[in-house]
Amino acid sequence: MDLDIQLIEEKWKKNWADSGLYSFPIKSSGELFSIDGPPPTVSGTMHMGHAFSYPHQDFVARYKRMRGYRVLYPWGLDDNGLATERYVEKITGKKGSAESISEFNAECYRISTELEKELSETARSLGLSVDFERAYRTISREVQAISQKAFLVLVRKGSAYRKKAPSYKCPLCGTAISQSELKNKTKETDFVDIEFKGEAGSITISTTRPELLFACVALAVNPQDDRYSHLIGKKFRVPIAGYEVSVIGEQSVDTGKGTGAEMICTFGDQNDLEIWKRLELPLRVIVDDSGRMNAEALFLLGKKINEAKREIVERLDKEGYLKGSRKITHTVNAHERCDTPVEIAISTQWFVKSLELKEELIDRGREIKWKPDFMRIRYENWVNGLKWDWCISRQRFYGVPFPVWYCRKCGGIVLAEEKDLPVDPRTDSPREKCHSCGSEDLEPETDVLDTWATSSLTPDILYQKYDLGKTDYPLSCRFQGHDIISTWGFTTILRAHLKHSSIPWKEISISGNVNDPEGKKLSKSKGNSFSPVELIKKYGADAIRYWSASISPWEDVSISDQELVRGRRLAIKIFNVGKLLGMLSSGRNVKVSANSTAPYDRWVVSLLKNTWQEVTSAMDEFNFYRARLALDNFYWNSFCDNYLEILKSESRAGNDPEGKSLDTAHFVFLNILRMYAPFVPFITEEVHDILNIPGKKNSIHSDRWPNLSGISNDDSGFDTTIKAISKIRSARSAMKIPPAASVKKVTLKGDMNILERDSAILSRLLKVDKLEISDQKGELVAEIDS
RNA sequence: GGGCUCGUAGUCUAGUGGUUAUGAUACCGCCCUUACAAGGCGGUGGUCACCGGUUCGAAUCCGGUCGGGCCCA
Repeated sequence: MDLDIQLIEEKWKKNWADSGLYSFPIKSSGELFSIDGPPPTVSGTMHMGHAFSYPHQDFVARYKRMRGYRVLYPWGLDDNGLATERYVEKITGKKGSAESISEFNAECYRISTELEKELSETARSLGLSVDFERAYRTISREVQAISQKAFLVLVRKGSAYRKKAPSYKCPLCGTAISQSELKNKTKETDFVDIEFKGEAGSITISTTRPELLFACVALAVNPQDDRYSHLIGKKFRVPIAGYEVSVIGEQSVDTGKGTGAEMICTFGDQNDLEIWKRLELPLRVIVDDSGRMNAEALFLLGKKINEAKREIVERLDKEGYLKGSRKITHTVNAHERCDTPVEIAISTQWFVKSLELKEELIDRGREIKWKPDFMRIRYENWVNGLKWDWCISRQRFYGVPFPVWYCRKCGGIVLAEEKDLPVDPRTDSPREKCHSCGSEDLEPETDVLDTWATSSLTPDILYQKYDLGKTDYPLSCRFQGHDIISTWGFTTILRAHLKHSSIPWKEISISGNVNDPEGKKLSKSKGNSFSPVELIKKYGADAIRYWSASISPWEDVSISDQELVRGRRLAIKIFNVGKLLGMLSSGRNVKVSANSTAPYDRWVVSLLKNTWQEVTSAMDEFNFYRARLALDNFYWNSFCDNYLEILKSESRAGNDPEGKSLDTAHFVFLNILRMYAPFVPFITEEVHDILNIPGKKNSIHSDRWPNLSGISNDDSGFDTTIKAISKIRSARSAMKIPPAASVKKVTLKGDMNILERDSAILSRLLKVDKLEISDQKGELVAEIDS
């Protein structure tokens, strides 16, 4: 019979959906285990990162369910924010900034709804036991209300504030962004030397940002640098512009870079900003919000940054200020979503206080159990390295609006009322007048919230959606990748601290990245990306899941055929054992019982118990690979290759007249199926379904995890017999004797009591006409006379 | 430059002080044996990155070097 894995998986996928097998049992009793997993960002289809890490959560969900917990394993979709917007812009060719906001947002909603169907379908195909019935969308009115309410709480507490202050800007996306959305980018740039003249002669500085010349507010040298230290405090004229700036001494200036002198501009980079703040230098704004030069930039007016750079260098050269130029490669901060180098600029934005909370946030981090613990260090490094309060306003369109208006008369802030949430000030009128001056002339906030400002509330979303009680918070466990410790992990801890004075979850389990077979990061542009849907078709979802358990969960994994091949073979092997037991037991009444006293039965049952102990402890630690290894080892090597071979040979010889060994085989196999069920839910369900045993449940996934504490560890010394089997097989193979052929005589030297007892079993299994056994301590020896 | 992390057969991987270093995959030999050839049985293959130290004993602990990865400057 051919095994059509795809057909089997489709069947059970549909069956589970129809029966609502995994819907959260709201009303049932039992201890809650709640999972806060990542809603996929709606900006494409599922990628290998999902296919690797979602099964980890599912292993835990299924395991905990079998251990009797009420498992809250939600499904959500993160469909508001920049990622979705940019995806829509890309596929429609429309620009959010050029469209009417309501039409553009409607388009985003329509397209994300379509994408979500596919994402959820892939999740079902992967066999994720999430609760699809109560799936949440971060753009839904319900979640918007939660997000807006949480924002209002922050404002009332004074934890969120609106201020004209520097922030990072993405010139391409046209919006402010936060520190956590930056990534490094290596870039080749001209490193140019510009001469400044003044009272003390001249000084030549080096810069990668000549276009910011008219934003120069100081020159900086290292106070230890003998070439320049005497110039500290002296004034120099900015070329072309002519206004004067002073030289300051700064330890951070690298004497070996360029000429060893720098200019400080508002703002070239983070360092400029820090010096500007510390020394309270003047502010010179020359770039406007759209990334073009303003009138302060004189003849550069209206130019984009790159044009301005070219023109100013030409002009400096013409006028004799340019003293040198060379190409260098350096790192710049770029926007993670679009790879565009960011600018720092002053504008009015909403911020959430976090700098003053560093110590408290680190303490909160230490209240949470991290798996593995060293990931906590990354979190702490991030918190310690924070330089900015969290900027949460985005000058974009498709997101959760700020529930806020501003008074045109006095500048007062009018907050929406909680009962009206969600509101969209861009279309809804405020119910109230200005609290300070009573004016009705109110201006809506047109910005939307940073998408992390909503996704950092997933514990609150779940709390409300599932109507949880006081004791259910903090949640049990967060699952996420290490790449978003500084975004999702950090912001969720921050929000829980501010809103609940608590940690959001008791544990956090961190998963690794998926790399290509060469260990390189997967990316579509490199052409090394794999599609989970394609792999599911080729190998089956069980095989994908099995692959995701082929490594410690927090390690990065390389995608390779090897483990997928193995997973597929496991599914086939499980199916075939089901088939074999069906054949052996046809016409008999099977009991699931371990009462047989035959030595090989005692042996297999004792190994089952050892395996159960190992697998259970590994599952408790979320060490799926260790669990899988123990299961595979027992199932493949002991149960299939030895035990079942003996069972067949004894059973066909009529040595199991009451079927007690057959009962034992069913007992062991059923428990193996239960332990494999979290890993390979499809094939275990299929085999459980066709298994001919009394009193089974409708689904193996409704079964309880095995409890074998009452089983004896005594293996009846049969391990010695197993060694003898192995030795005789080796000897046969060395002499190239076909499996079907009998051998005349085998001499065994070893533990005589055991070997004599089991000699009939050995003879039958290995087709030995005459077995001669003698007693010998130490290593067992087998010799063949043919 | 700083932090974290990894380096084990061709490839992937287990192993945080104690026999001959785990398993998979690939490869080689034998076998279509009535569960499974998408299989079975047997086998080849590793100075555990390098150097030094601690120890009776190190893949494992410590220090350094080299090389990947991630995060942050």
